[in-house]
Amino acid sequence: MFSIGEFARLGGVSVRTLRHYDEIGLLRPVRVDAETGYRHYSADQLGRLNRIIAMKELGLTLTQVRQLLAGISLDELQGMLLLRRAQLEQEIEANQNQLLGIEARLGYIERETAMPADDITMKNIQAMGVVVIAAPAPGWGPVNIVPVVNRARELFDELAISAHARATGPFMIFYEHDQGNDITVNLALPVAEQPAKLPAPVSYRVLPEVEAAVAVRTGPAAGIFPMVYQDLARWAEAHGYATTPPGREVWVNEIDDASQSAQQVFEIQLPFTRPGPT
Amino acid sequence: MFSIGEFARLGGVSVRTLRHYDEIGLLRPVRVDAETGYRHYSADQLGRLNRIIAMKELGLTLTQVRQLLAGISLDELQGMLLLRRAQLEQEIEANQNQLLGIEARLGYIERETAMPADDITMKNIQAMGVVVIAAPAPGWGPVNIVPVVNRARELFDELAISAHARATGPFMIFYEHDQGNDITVNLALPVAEQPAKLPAPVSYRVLPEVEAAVAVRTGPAAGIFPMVYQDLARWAEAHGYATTPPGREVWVNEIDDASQSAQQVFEIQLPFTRPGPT
DNA sequence: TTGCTCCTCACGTCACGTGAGGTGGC
DNA sequence: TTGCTCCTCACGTCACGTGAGGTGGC
Repeated sequence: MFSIGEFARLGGVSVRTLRHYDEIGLLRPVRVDAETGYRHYSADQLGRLNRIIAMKELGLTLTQVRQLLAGISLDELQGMLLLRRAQLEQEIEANQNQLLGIEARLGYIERETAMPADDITMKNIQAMGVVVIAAPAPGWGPVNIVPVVNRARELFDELAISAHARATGPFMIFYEHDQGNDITVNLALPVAEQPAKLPAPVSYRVLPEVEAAVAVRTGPAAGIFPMVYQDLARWAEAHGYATTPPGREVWVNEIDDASQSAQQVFEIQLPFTRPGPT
Repeated sequence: MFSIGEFARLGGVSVRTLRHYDEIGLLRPVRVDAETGYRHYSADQLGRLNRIIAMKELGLTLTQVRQLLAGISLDELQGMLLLRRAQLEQEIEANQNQLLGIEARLGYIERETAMPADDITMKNIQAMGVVVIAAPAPGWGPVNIVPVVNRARELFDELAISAHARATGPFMIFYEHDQGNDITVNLALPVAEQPAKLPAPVSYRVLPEVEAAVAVRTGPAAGIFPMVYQDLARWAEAHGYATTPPGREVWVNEIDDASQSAQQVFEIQLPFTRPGPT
């Protein structure tokens, strides 16, 4: 018979731990003095304590350990272990992803480079229906894109599209460029469902669900693009993802006129794919 | 200006999360209606929210994120990231160790083998001073060892060693075998400090700190040894450790006579070393 | 009498999830 | 009037660590 202190030393655990195991019924002392409440453990119980510790070292919860010690079938045990293995594999992967992010940032500091990645996030973007006005642009860069977008916005208002369909999110832009140098700028408004009829040249499309690297930047377009795409691409590269342009640009807020463009907030999304398990 | 629900959707977080960030002062709404308590967020704040999320994805705590956003020096930032990297590396290693344990046990189930490892634990055993009686044994196995140990126990009692030194733990045995077939059995009693004088053939020694695989088994010695050493060795092997015999055997409890040997509890310790980082 | 060990509450941990119970605008 | 969104408590999570405040045997 050992006192709780002796037994704790033998088992290499804290006294508090033994009290906890008593409390939850995982390891009850063989005897508790009715008068003083002192707990007494037998040498024999050290085996059970050791088993508890061994199972905890596998990362099982105390609830699982209790089930195990209660005498479980081999199938149930296997199921429990398989579950834990799956959890562990996920945790390891998540940790390694975090490590990649940390390493990338440490790298920027060592190279004394400005850190472009401090506001870049991974996001799942749900599939969504949008109403779209497409327009050709003469080239990349804000100089070429902004006027086209502005004209599309005016057209949207003139046609009173908002009356035809309930918007479920803010305006966004996405691009398409086929073979050749043609660039198509698409001004899109997410809607709950396909509108019954739409005036030309407005059309309805469904954008697929994507996983994307996301940054939120504030300011006039010329100060943001195309830098932000480089930042997003580098972030994805550091995490081992392959980007799949074109990106999407969401106007988070509506500003009244161009003079306030310094307050314009963009969310820029660059889709990527994860490397296959091959 | 967005309501909390809209802002949560934009940021891809829960409403509760935003309330939490408000509560801890990490992200305060730009405006709170004095009458209704409604929170209002600006588009501009989406940048800060994104930064918070990006830092959380690195596994930083909200306290660390707050410090970061409060504008920290580059050195402090680097320190924070280095700390987190060290943590992550440890976590990954711990998880991979757990995974090894899980895999080993799944292997036993698949091969339909009895599981020898369900009570084996890793332990750091502190260095300790012991008083020792050494005696030669004719060979391995309980048949050879037990009588030698019994005689040593009697000698201990006859010499009244316990009067010379305060014991700090139960009796234990450890072995030595030099070149040749000579086996030395050492019966040892841990003591707080080196006794002033000891009657021959008792000597004082200091056992080094070791890391060991540990099992607790109950029953007569013949039913436990040498099986337990095989189990311990297999456990160490599965975890990638190299064992460094000889082991130590601790008599956890004192039994009165041989007839109760079925209640004898042994803790068997097999030291090992971890593979170097080479 | 001073230490040492034991006891029972009970709060704190970390970042929210999840009701309970109630209010205000379409 | 019914939904929907918003609000404020406040408990629960997991396995203990850490006091606070008190008792009993050497």
